[in-house]
Amino acid sequence: MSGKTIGDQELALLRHVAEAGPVSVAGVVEAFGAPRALARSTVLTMMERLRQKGYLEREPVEGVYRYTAASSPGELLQGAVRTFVEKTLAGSVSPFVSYLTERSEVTDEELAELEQLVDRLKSQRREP
Amino acid sequence: MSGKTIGDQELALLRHVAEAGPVSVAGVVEAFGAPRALARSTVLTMMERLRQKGYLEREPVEGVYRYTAASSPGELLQGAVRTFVEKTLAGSVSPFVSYLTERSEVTDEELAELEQLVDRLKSQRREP
DNA sequence: GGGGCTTGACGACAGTTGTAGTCAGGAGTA
DNA sequence: TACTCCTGACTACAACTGTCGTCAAGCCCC
Repeated sequence: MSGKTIGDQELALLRHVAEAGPVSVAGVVEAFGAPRALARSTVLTMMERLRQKGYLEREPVEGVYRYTAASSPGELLQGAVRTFVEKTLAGSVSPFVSYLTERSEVTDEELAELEQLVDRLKSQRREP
Repeated sequence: MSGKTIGDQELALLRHVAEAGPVSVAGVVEAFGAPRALARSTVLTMMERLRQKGYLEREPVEGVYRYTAASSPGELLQGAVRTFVEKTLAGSVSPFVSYLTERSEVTDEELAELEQLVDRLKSQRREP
């Protein structure tokens, strides 16, 4: 579904919409634009671009458009990670692991996830 | 040392130089540009931009410049990962873990690294 | 000495992103 | 009716990236 590239700010906005559910431009301006000191037109432009790229969908509700993300927040982030790993890290995950090793602050949840991940991978290894 | 942004292709080139050690432009054109069908001037421009951003250094050797990366390949990638995690993932590592979970192909080395990482984190937890 | 390469420096151009101003139309409201 | 406010479409512009073409200076070989 959408091979188009996406910028950082755009992704942030997209994520906001994905999490905030169906919203109007005014809502996004207030919740996303205002804290970042973005002009209304800036938000509007970004949303329009995201829509043209297929990441956002909209539907008129009582004269005003209501926007929704085409994919779920999880899919979005995972897509971003995939692109990053493939394009920037050339498919290798090691740099990421090194990063984690350096960065000593990992939340308990994250550690649990990691542990679970390792377990799963190890068992997959044994019984293919 | 260098807060300047860097593009994907630029990073790829930088990585090449970091790994290939001191090289001349001609060498980079041959080893990096040719496989990608990049014109000599393209490579030259990118290297010059990288140099201006402080990622590359050069030194004249017998009339021709010899380029070296300012940081090691490892540092480079780690920096890229850090930027990505902070800017795109807003500091959360979970999406990365989810990605790894989905992607079933992880090399033995990577799995070992991960396992080691988990062990280390867990022991850090116990004895702060 | 002239022709032919190599090397670096410049200038250029299109596409993407981030940011914003402005304008026209519809909905209210005084 | 005239004024005001909200909404959405357009246009604009500067940075940054990715790609090149071209030009001047040097070097080598015939």
